[in-house]
Amino acid sequence: MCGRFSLAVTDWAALLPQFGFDSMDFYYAPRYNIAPTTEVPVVFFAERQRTLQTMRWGLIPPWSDSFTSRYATHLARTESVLEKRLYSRLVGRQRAVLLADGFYEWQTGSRQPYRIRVQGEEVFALAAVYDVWRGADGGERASCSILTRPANAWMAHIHDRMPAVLRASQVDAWLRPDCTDASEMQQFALHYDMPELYAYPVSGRIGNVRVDDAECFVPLKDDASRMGGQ
DNA sequence: CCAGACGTTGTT
DNA sequence: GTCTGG
DNA sequence: CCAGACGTTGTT
DNA sequence: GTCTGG
Repeated sequence: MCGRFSLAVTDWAALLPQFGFDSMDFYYAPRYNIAPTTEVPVVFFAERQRTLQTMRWGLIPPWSDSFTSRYATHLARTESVLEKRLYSRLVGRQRAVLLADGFYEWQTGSRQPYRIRVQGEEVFALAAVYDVWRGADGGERASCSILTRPANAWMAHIHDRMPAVLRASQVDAWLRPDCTDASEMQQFALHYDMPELYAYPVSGRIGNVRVDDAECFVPLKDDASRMGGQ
C-alpha cells in the first residue's frame, strides 16, 4: 500500500504558509508518480527550527554502510513501529511529514490503481519518521518512512492498509517538538481523526515508474468506480 | 558469547 | 548502533 | 507500489 | 522465483 504518491504543485507561494513557511531553498519539479528511493519534500523540526527540505523516500539508518537498503523501508507499520530496531527510537524525536496531493493504491483483487485525495485539501501530509546518514566524507543525507495503519471503513473498499494521512491543520499535532513520548505519538498516529478521502480510478500506466506526467491524474471513464465526492 | 538482521506488501 | 537468535 | 533484472569476459 | 531500482 502507498507505494506511490504525487505532488504536482507549482504554486508554492500559496502552499508554503499552510505548512508554516514563507520560502523554500530547493528547486522542485512537479511529480505525478513518485516512487520509493527518490527525493521528496519533507517538513520536520531540526534544532527547534521548522524545516522544509528533500529527503530520500526509504529510510537509511546511520549505521548503514551505504545510502541504499536491501530492505523495504519506505513504509513503517504504526502498530508495531516501537518494536522495530530501524524505527523505534525515531518516533519520539524524529517525526516528519511528506507533502502530497494524492497517493495511489492498487485495489486488492482487481489490481485497478486509484488516486486518493483528501476532501477539501489540495495538498495534505503523510505522517513519517526520518533518520540521518553520514557518509565517509562527513556529508549528511536524510531519509524517511511513511507510517501506515489499518484501513478505515472507507479505505477498506480498496485496500486493507493505508498511510497516516493528515490535513495541513493536523501537521503540528504530529510534529510537536515539545513531545518526545514515543508511545503517545504512536497512539496519536493510530487514533487521530482521519480526514475524509475520495478516490477515482486512473490508468494502469502509473505502474511504470518512468511514467511521470499530467496524464497520471486523468480519471478513467468509469464513474461507477469513483468513491466519495469532489 | 558472537553472528546476523535491521522491512513491508501482497499473493498463493 | 542495537536487538534477536542460536 | 510495479518493472525489470537476474551475468561474465573482454573489447572499444 | 526473488531481489533491486525507481
